[in-house]
Amino acid sequence: MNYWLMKSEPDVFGIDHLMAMPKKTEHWDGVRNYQARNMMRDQMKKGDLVFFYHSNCKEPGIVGIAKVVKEGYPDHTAFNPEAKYYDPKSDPENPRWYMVDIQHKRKLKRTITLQELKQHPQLEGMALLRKGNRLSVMPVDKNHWDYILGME
DNA sequence: GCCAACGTTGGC
DNA sequence: GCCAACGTTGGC
Repeated sequence: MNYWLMKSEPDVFGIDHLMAMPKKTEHWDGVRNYQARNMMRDQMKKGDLVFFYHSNCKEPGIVGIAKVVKEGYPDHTAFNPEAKYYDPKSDPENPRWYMVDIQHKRKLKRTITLQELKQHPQLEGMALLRKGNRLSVMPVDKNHWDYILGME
């Protein structure tokens, strides 16, 4: 069992959007970064848990927990010329981009903000806190995961 | 294969 | 809205 963190902009698709989906489940389309793709395609397993993180907003931070309910499969939005993240270099014969499905599990009692996370030496080395990190999907160490839940 | 130019992310 | 830090692109 692995642990992850996924970023999303609350104005575009926040945790409340996920909760409102049928079965509280959504496919995580639109990721166009190779590192993030590799993790979704190769490493994320059914049942893995995910911190849902709000980025690019007033109060960036972890807001909830989701779980992986479908493992990596081609991101079909890349095939659609109408779609925002259309990529002509990806086609169904040889898909370039992958996604997973995640299901809402629960909201945290409060937002654990980025600012707060930075203040805990126990979380040093966490991918999220590394300077200039722009990955939208990243692994979380189990000890970090547990520690963060202890902050709730 | 190098690297400058450009585009994007995301905190502030 | 600014800008640092990346990732990608494309000329050479």
